[in-house]
Amino acid sequence: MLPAKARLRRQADFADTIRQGRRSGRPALVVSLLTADGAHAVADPARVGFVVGRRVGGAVVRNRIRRRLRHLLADRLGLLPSGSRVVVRVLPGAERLPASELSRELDTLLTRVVR
RNA sequence: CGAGCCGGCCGGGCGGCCGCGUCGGGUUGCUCCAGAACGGAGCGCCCGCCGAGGAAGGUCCGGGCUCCACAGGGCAGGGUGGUGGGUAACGCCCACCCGGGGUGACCCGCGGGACAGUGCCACAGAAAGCAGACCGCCCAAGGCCUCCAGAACGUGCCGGAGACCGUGGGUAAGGGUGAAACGGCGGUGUAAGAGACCACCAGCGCCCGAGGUGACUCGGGCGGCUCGGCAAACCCCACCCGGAGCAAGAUCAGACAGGAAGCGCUGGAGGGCUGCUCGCCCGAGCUUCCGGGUAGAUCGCUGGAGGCUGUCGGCAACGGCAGCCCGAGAUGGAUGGCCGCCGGUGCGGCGUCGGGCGGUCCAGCCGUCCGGCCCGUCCACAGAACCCGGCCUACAGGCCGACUCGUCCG
Repeated sequence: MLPAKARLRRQADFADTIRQGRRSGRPALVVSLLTADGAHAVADPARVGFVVGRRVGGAVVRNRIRRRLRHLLADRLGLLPSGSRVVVRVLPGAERLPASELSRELDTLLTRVVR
C-alpha cells in the first residue's frame, strides 16, 4: 500500500494534475503526471491518486482495482520525479485484467509519461 | 432408504514474500518548544494488540443522540388495525383465536366497521341491490286452423279435444350467465308455484349456562323464516405521530468588499424548521437583485438497549441475577496485493486405468455406459462512514438438529 505521504488528498491536486499534466492512455487506464515546478516542492516525494468511476462497477469492484493499482504504484514510486503528482484513471474493463497484464499496462503508460 | 417440512450455523482454510490504518509502548535518529534538570510536540524507526458483513446493501419503519427559547390546544395531514404478551420503541417478535390450504410435519392471510352516509360491482347475463321478470310454466276470455262426434253427402251451427297468435293475469320451481343471483334437501300444498306451511341442516339476531385475562369456543332455547360483495373507493371508529438530521452540532484557524431597491424599528417588519388557526414568546432588522470570499483542522467518534457462559422465571418472544471478555473507527476514505498448496462442485478433455453391455468365431479393434486418477476451467451476493432494534432484497456451496409421510427389516 501507499504510505500516507504519497497520496493525493485534495480536490485541487486532482484537478491540476488532470488538467495541466501530461497524459497518456490505454483502453484500460489513463495516467496523468504533473511535474513539480517550484523549487519548494523538490524535496517532497511523488504523490499518487486514483479516479475510479461508477461505471467500472460496484463498490467492491472499485475498491479492489484501486487496491491492486495502489500496490503496483507503491513499488514504482522511486521511478517518479520527486514532487510530481500522478492521477490514474480507471476505465471499465480494467478490473478483468490479470495481474501480469495490469502491471504491464501501467508500466508502459508510466514510461511514456515520465519520458 | 426415499420424499418433504421447520429451525439454527458457516460462508473458504493454510503457508511464503511485500504492504496499510487506529491505539499502546520503546527510541542512543532528525527538527522545534522549554531550558539547571526532569521533560513536551511533530516527522521517522522498532515492538505489540486489533482491524468489514450476514446481509456492512435498499433506506422501508422504530429508537438513542444533537439542534430548533417552551413543545401547548384545535383543524388539516400521515400511520397502524383479531386478542394477549415482549420491548427503549416499532409497521418487529412470540403465543393464541378466526378463515383458507395440505394425508401430515406445517404453511398462507394489509384479519376493525357495509342497518352513519356517499359511491362502485367490468364482461356475460332478463336482472348486480331492491325490487323487478327474458325464456319457460299455469289460468282466463278472444281470434284463426285442424281433428272427433251428432247413423250418409255438401255447407254452416252447437259440443269436445288440440296446435298457433296476440291480450290480461298468476308464478319464481327449472334454463342459461357470472367471482357472486334473494338459503339447501325432502315433504305438504297448488291451475302452476312459492318458507305459503312442516321436519332437518346452514346462516342471522336475541337470551341462558359453562370455559378462557381476552379474541373466542362449546352446549341449550327462542324468533322471524333469509337481509350479496367491495372499505388496497371516499368515509366512520379506536390508538399513535412536533420538525430537521452527524454535511446534526461544538470549538479553533483562515478569507473577503461591498453596492442597489423595497418593507419595518415597540400601535412593531420578520421569526419560533410540513400547512392553517388560536394561545404563548423572541424581536431590530428582514426580503430580492448584482458582485466577492471560504469550503481547512480538532471534537462529536465509538463501551453499547454490547457479547459469551451459567442459573432462575416464562409454552415462547424475553426478562432477572452471577461470572468472564473488549470485538473497526477510515475521511480521495485503512482492513490488502502477488504467488503456492489444500478443499469443494459442475463442465470440458476422446488423456489414462479398471469394469459392464453390444458388434465380430476368438484375440485384437470399434461403439456406448459407470467408477478412479490426471490436466484445464469455475467457487456466490457483496465493502463499515454517528450508533442500535427490525423489515425487505441479493446470495455458489456446505454443516447440524427437531419433526412428518411412504416403503422395507427387526
